[in-house]
Amino acid sequence: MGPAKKAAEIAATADTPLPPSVQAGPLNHAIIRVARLHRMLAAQLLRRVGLHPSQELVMMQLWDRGPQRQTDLVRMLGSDAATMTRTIQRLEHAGFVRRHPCATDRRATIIEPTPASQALRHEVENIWAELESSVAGGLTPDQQADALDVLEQIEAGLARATTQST
Amino acid sequence: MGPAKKAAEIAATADTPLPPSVQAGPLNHAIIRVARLHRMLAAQLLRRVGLHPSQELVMMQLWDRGPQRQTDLVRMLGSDAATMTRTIQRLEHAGFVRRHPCATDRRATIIEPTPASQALRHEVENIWAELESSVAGGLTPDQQADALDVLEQIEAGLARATTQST
DNA sequence: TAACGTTACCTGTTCGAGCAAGTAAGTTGG
DNA sequence: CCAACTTACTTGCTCGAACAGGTAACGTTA
Repeated sequence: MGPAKKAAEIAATADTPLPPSVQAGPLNHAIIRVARLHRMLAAQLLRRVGLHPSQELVMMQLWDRGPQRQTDLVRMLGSDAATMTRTIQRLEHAGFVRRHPCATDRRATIIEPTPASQALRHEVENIWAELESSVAGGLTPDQQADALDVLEQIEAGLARATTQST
Repeated sequence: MGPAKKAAEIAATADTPLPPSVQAGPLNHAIIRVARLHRMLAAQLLRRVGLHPSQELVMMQLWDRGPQRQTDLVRMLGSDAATMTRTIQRLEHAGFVRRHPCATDRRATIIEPTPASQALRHEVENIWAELESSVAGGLTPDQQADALDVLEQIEAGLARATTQST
């Protein structure tokens, strides 16, 4: 009952008297707390199937789109090439993924979900659905649409800022 | 121009045809993307003052509330004791923090912001404000209030789920 | 006082994430 | 054809995050 207790504490700290810096960036803090809780819950659920957060994104990508080059995975998931290398190595070692050289481009490696990984697929989809309902659970469909809209606008603002400060 | 290019790619992938699994959890994906962009932008801004993401939270806590025991920092930031130990070690090594034993409880360590760290304070506050405006920039005050409300409801849902599955 | 459980902190280890630097294989221009 | 990019991937490093395990200092109770 480690994580559960911790989450309760996080929630509890939300209504302590707000000091200046905390008060200054309410959306920043909200984003950070949501991100942490979301990741924590995902980790908790994924551990039951032997995956670490982010590995499930790679697997879902492979299940959805089939065998791909490593670069494609990096581009689709917006992640780092170095990180992807090691994540793939671990997934390969765990038996969920297989690698073979690309025939037409000898620099590239094709990543392929193993038949064994198909057993995970439904479990991961269930976990994903459980996560989604934890997020959206207390919201009406209208509110869910609002939430998605809000998140997309925030994303757009962040993407703009990241692009500008080049 | 590494991070900037990457962010643009992430934004670009948002409107590719949606495969089943991705389509299944729209809020999950939105949260993950927002969290990543937010963290990435924070890291980018914080690097200019020599801090890593999360270290600024510790420093702000210290600036706001003054010297505290390590446990207090852990509790307030909802983080892990082990993580806090090493973060403090790095902040100490960087000269932003000082540690001395607690007089009344010899197990505890009091963490104190150094005078040198005060030079950082305004810069960190500026960074925090810049982050907040990147998040809220394109939103009207009404929309910002909506966004905060949405995030808090999502947080509540996640906290509930994390607590339940003990 | 002595035993027991709790608290505060530290260390080891495994992850993802990101930067830097390096290699090998493609591609392009002279 | 060959030199100069560019791309695909790998490795080394430093971070935060989380779990497990360990030690020393409390607190309580028998």
